[in-house]
Amino acid sequence: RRMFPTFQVKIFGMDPMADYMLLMDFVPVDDKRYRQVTSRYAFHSSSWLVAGKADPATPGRVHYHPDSPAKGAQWMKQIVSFDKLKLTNNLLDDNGHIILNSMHRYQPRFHVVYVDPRKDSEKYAEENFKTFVFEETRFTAVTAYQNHRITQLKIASNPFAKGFRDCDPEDW
Amino acid sequence: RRMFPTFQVKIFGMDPMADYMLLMDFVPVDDKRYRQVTSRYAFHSSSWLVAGKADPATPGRVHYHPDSPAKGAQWMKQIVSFDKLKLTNNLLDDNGHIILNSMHRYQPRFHVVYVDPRKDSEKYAEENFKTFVFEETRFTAVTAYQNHRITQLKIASNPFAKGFRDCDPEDW
DNA sequence: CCCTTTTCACCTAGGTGGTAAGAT
DNA sequence: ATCTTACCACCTAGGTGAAAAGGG
Repeated sequence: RRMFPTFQVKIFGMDPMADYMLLMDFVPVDDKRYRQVTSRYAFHSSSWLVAGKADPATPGRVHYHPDSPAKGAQWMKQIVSFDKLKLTNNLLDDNGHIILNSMHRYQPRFHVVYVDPRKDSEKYAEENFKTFVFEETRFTAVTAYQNHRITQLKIASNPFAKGFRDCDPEDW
Repeated sequence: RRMFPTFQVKIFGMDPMADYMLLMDFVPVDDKRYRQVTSRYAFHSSSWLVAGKADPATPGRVHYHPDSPAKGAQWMKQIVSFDKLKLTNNLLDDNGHIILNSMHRYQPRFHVVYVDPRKDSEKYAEENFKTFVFEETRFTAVTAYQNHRITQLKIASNPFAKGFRDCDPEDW
């Protein structure tokens, strides 16, 4: 399914006339698997326990922003939203979705690749990309929401979940 | 609304590595306005009468195939379908749709533009495009279908009209 | 009378969390 | 007990012709 909340960036400092590819990938934060703390009274509490060593990682896939390649001017003119990016726990996925292990922690990474027009551009591959990491975007992958406030946030903010709203999101 | 049937082309002979823009426009076939022949018994017959001189033509708009620009290899690898192209009779349209006069005859035209990488490419504009006209694609623009067989063809072949089918299109 | 516009039920296509059943 | 899967009603978004209403 789509990642929620959506990863969005505002970009500055590109060459407006040059082509760039924008992409994301996900790297494990640690080598652990997590589980929920259970309380007799709360459906799901807000804390996580380490539940052992991480499952084997899959070869990391990459998600290209579907507008890639595009000119710097195009990328900078508005916020770039990775709302088409989809996550799955299916190791055999053949839709090109990002494969993650459920109950593991991940760090999203954002990469900008300059499309070098030179014939021998492969030689300059190392200097033609830049990676950005925002630690505040770390998350635990799950198959079902473990936190009612995330569920409510999504119901309030995602138009596809309107069916579950019980008040106007403006009042929320 | 979308043009039906959709204009589709199979392309050969491009430079696989070069960029091309693909586009369509529509030119009047003649300077006439048409009307339906009415019979007491047939809802709409299959012939047209000249009903006078054409209405003033609008400045002709152009529809770029939304995948433009793309490499020759991409365009040649499968049939190119202009299924997003929309027609309107609204002279004030601001959705960029193709504006046509209803009850007038049109000739669709297909244009291939080579994206010249040279700095002074404007100088070569005349030699960098080629126009293709298929006379069998001429049609009369209408606001409502005038021919039951066209209606039935569309109901049978367009998935959005499934609600009007009364038998399996395989049996048709 | 003939054509155009508006509205509508009915589709396609696909993104939601809930829920019940399944798995470990 | 905890997590996963499959299915579902309910949405968004938008493409159909039919039919009723409108216009000259």
